[in-house]
Amino acid sequence: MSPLLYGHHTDECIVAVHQLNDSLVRIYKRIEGKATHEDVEFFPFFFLADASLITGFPAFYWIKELAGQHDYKHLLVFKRWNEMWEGVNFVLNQYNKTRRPRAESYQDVDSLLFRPDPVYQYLMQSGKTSFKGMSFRDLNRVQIDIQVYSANQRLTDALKQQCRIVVISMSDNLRWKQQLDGRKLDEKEMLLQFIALIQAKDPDIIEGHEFFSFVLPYISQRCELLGLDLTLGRGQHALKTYQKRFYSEDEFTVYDCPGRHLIDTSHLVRTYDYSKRSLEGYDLNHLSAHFQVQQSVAIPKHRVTSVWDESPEILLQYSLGNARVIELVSERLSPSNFYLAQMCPFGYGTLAQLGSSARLESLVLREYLRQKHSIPRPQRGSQAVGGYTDIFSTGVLENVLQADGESLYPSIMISKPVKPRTDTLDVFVPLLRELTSLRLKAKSNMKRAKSARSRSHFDAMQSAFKILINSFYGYLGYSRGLFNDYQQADVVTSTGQTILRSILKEIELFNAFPIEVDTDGIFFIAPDNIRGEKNTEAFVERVSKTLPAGINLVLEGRYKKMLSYKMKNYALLDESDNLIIRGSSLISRSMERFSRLFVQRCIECLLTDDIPRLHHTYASFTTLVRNHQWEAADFCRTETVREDLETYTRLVEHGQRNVSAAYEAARKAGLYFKAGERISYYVTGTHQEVKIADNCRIADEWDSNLPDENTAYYFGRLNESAEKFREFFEPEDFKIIFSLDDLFGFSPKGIRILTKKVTREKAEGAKESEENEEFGIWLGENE
DNA sequence: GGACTCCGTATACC
DNA sequence: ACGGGTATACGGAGTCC
Repeated sequence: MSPLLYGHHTDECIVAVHQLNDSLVRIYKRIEGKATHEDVEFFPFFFLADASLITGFPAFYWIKELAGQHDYKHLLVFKRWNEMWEGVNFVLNQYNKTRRPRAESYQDVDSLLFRPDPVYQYLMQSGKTSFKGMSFRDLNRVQIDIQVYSANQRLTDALKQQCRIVVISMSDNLRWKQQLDGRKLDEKEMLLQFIALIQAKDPDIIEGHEFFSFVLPYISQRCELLGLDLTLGRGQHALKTYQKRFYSEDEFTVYDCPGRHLIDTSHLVRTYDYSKRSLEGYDLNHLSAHFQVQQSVAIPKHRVTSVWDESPEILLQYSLGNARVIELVSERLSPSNFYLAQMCPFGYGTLAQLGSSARLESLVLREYLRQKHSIPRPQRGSQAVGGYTDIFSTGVLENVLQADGESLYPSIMISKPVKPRTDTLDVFVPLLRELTSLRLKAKSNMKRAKSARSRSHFDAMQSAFKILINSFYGYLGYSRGLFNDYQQADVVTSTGQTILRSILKEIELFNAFPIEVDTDGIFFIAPDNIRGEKNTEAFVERVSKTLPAGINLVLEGRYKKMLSYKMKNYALLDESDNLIIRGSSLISRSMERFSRLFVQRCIECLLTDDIPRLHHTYASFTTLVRNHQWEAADFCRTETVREDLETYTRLVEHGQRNVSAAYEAARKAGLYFKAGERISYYVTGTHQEVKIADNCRIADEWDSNLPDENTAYYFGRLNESAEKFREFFEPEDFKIIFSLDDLFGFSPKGIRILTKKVTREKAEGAKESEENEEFGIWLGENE
């Protein structure tokens, strides 16, 4: 097991670490199902750039001069956590004696490199990590769902007397379930039993949805109101909260459950959707649909109170169903974090909330600390080059192939190689090599696996490796990365561009026809004589052979039809007739649902060459709009608000912000909102050209008996969507298809879908030879 | 006052 | 607490004639 990747200590079965006092951490292990613990000494530390800032500090500390020439060249180690804080504050004061502007907190002291997380510090210095020798199923995970009685399900109601928790549902990963019923128990008794149940089950992990933003704050505020200690931690330790202020202004509450980990599935889902983009919403009702989890009913938030009044059994059932959804969502999304926790020196719950750069950096820092080497400071600047994107043809094309440079950026970093200039100990590239080879192994184990359980085990493992592998390039250009290096990031991207251009040239040489390229891959039509699975594979392989060592081109997809619209905007019809639509101008979530559906139908017609149906689609959508044959959900827009109501109103009054429709609609409806909430609104009025911020209402206010949406405006929106298809037809044909003038009946006769070559006025000729030269030099290096 | 450009924000691709 | 650059869409403000 690689110490670089997994830490230099081989201790197994650690399920949690927590700070017991100023000098001890308690380590919990779960061996053969039983939880045990031991207490060990740990030594708080931080890095310092300027040793004079600690001169004169009265308490005991060690100072170690680190090897190398990087900025953070002193390691300060303390015996006690409180003395470390005194050290930090001493440094802050010394700093403020001479530096301007004054540093408000340690975070502003650039001479200080410090992470005030005792678990992280202990794992860093010991080389231990969580979960070694365990599998995800060895953990005991409990899920919690609460339902609260209040007028509008707001967190701010948690302190009101007339509000209360009416249901607490719990489940675990071994199908245990338990429910506390607000009809039988008062709230205090419910909370006491809840705490007792957690202590009895003794889970390693507690999971919930909107856990940090709603469930835990609500529970802890009710406990405070009722005078209860919320002792959810191991060893009867209470749940701890503290306020964290980041570089931005807003504060938020961090929860720490001693000896356990807290997982918010809404965060898992957001991270998941960040790359998949397949979710319409993040609440549990959406999740049960998306992850195909059985859920008997779906109760919207604003209905909870009335459901409890009318039929409490239904709410009880719903809440238990929620706990089950949380369990299954976590089972799907958590395992990759589990395997990351075997590598990265963070508590599992902390890790789940971190970005990929912090994860990668923790591995590097652990090794620099182990070798007692100085640490560089982030470089200021920005990247100059990105990926190469281009489009060569628009229209509907047949027999399209997609070929990608396999893990292009990581492959470039390995084979060139590319590493931060500050990586004196040469950690990055070996780490990347190791991860790549382990990922290959995990993938081949996955293919050979006999059971579904074993397959998903290896799948989660390879995806943990993939997460780290894919963060190497982004890290180079990350402004806060200690080892960032913008020049090297540019080397990766410009090399990627060169490779992509060379792929383009090669396939053209073979008489293939390129459609579009983007960053690491290409859509193209194979030459006439290359048809069928075998031949196309061989063709891609032949092109791949022309690329530098370590760079592979692989066939990613084979499609019956492709609609090429604009760069990064296209649709594909695969061999099983699945339709895939990509690009913000074709499927954006900011489009109204009817526009999205209209565009989708039109694309279907275009890909199946069904012009009569295309015309019919336009006509029938026109009828829907004209006759109000729809629901608010079909034509409203949903936006995420960035500020709460007060902040918005203040900024607008001071002219620091423009008015915006979503805010105005909510304000007029008397609806309070917080930053980050999503608001759905629609456009009112009678003219197409209305100022939207003055003519909008909240979607919930729409009444099908008195429809007041702006028909002219929405008809205009339909026509705007139709405009996207103008370039696929001759002007007169477009006019016939997208109109209602059917006096003589609609006839598709003579109408043809146009395919156009995209012409650009770029003058690229001069650059070409230069790039080839660079390419040649690199080839030379590899031989 | 209408047509135009510019710019910030939102969303998406890789 | 936070990988990145490239691309399209859109509303609002400012600018020009």
